[in-house]
Amino acid sequence: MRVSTMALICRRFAAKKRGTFTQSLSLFSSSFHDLSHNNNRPFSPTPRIDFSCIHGVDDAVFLFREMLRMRPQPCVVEFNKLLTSIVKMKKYSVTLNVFDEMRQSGASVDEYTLNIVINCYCLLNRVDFGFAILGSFFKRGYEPNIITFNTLIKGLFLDDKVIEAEKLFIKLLALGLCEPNEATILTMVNGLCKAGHTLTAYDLLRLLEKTSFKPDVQTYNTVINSLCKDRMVDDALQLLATMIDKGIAPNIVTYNSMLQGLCNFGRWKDVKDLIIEMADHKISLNVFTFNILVDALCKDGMVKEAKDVFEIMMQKNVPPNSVTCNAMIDGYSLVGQIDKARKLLDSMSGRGLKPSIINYGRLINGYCKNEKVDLLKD
DNA sequence: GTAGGGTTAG
Repeated sequence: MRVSTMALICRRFAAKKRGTFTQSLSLFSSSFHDLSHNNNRPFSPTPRIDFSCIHGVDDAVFLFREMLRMRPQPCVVEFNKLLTSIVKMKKYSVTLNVFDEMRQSGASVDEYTLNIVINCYCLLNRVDFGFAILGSFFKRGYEPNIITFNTLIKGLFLDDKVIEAEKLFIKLLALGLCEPNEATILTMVNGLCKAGHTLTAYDLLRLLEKTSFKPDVQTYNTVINSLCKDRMVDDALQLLATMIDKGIAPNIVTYNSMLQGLCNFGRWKDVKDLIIEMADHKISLNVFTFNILVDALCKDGMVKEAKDVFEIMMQKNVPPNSVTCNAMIDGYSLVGQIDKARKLLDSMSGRGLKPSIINYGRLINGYCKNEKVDLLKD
């Protein structure tokens, strides 16, 4: 029902898209005009800030206070860079505090700043405050852009407000507030998948394929992965064929998701075919691919075959990692070859791998399963 | 490089 609403609007919107594009071009040219105008202002140097000294959040806050004291004050771009550096450290509350201080001290704020702030609220699961900031866009005479809306859509999904996210997306399309881009589509599709609405995401993707919006490889990957996780492996295979048909090249992530799905159902013939297809597309297997194979073989009790894959990894110069070792340890334990599991764990240091608590845990688990707990005393 | 999107293995 919801998707059919989207269908209607997508078609209508796709038909109008050319006009919108021209409009946005004219918007661009006006901002170029503004830029050149700014360049003609009397020369007044604003300090350039060196952000390379920031190694932690305290450095960032210290630098911020310095920036507030500077005369003339650094321009808003520098403040935005500073805020971004705090966001990158995932210190969203600190970013908001700094923003608050900026406002109180009258430092200048622009659309970029407001988008950064909305993003922080969204990441703190306070999309409601994000919408409040949207209000201050208008108050300050700024226009929210597609980044603003993408951020808010993501925020709604993070806050489990799936219906609201869909409504906002539909509003974007219907009212032509902003032209959705690939990020919008991925945000929608990813949000729907994460919320457990894989089929809605799938329908939306198939719908967008028919319009002038072109979902990218990441969007296909998200849906293929989600279909596999939801046991709809054949639909995922079909979608893989579709994307190739549409000229979107699958990448290693696409194939790894697909292989995981097939392995979960022991579809070894399909696994083999897919690996051949990967070779045809000149996509080499990476450590994820091999780990999926090793793990699946071990879980199916085919430890000998798993060990063969383990050897192939070394030949192919894709060294096994800690995850590979865990899979093998579990595999050996499953078939009662706990000594081989122990030997593998002992060999890890020689392979440049530091056995972790997880590796030991797996081995201990193996000993328990094999009722050899007394051997742990060694 | 001033702001937004993602994915795969234990």
